[in-house]
Amino acid sequence: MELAEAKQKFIEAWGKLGSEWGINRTMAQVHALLLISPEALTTEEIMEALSISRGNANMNLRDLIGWGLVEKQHKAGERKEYFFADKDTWNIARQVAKERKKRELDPVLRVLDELSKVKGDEKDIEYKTFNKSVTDINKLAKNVDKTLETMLKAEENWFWGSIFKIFK
Amino acid sequence: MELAEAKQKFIEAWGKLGSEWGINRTMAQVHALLLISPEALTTEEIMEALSISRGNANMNLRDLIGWGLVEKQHKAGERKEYFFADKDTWNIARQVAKERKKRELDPVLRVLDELSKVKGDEKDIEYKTFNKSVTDINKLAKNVDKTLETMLKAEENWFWGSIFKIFK
DNA sequence: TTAAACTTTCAATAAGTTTTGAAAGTTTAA
DNA sequence: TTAAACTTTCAAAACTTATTGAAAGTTTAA
Repeated sequence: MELAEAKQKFIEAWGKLGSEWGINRTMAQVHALLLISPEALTTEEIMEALSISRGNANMNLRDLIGWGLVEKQHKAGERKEYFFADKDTWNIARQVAKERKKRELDPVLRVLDELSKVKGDEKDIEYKTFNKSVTDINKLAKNVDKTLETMLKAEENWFWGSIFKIFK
Repeated sequence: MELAEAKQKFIEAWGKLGSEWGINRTMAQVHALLLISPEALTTEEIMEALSISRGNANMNLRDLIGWGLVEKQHKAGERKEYFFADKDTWNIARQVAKERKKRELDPVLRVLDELSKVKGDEKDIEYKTFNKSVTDINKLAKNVDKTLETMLKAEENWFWGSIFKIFK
């Protein structure tokens, strides 16, 4: 396979995976493009490479910066802004985990805690079923939360090393 | 808070979380409704509880069965079909992990394996950057894959027990 | 200042996804 | 058989999300 074709496939695969996980396809594609690009790119170059409009490119770059996955760079003597992606896979994974935890898991944990506290008649099967499901899910969500917390603090080697020690 | 209100909140929160993670909001809501329902429900009752059409209810129930999260039940002497959700949180988590692995991770792993094999000039910085990003991501994805495999086989207590032994 | 170079915004539009509901299909019991 | 009870399908409509591109905003250098 040609390098050019391979790059295209990578960008497509990353975009598809993103959209399956609730991340804007174009944002994932811009990220993919920057991941395989040795140099920082301009908005112009990104528009060209992905055939997208200026507004779209700008908005998704902003979002990627918001996710902590991409940084602006300035080159001496140049007006243009350049964009560069952190290429460290472990940093990327942690950054994504951190943002999604903050945006999605934390709010849901707050609701589950609140719902766990709802009191009712222990004889009422409707109440009992509700309460059991909610508290069970709350426990699982808290476990996930703790694991993510640990992951956010961890060094890559330590983290996977520990996981694999368990898993033989 | 009233039980009725709490149920409503749970259904909404579950639906919102689902849609943020690329799962049809209504499907997640139907699942939530069944999770807190002590008895199996008919299509009719689900339509009523969530104010959705017959077609929509039917389609999402089909999908939930496809995800292995819901089962059809037949009651003696009744024509109607009843639907019932597995309430075991660990089973739910494993089932979702299993399906998403199959539908999303496995295909992406195949692409990454293929792209990892692309040969090129080691002096070409374009090639080197592409290759490093792809092989790094491939390694991470394989770690995730192995961890999921283990999780799919594991007993709940064993799994979380082991995880927390590490994470103190 | 000014104006060129560049970035951001946002209303309009396009694209994608979900939902509806009526028609077609299936099953059951008499 | 038949017809009532129920389930499934699917084209059209509604809704949601993403994209465009031109106008407005900002920065820089002369």
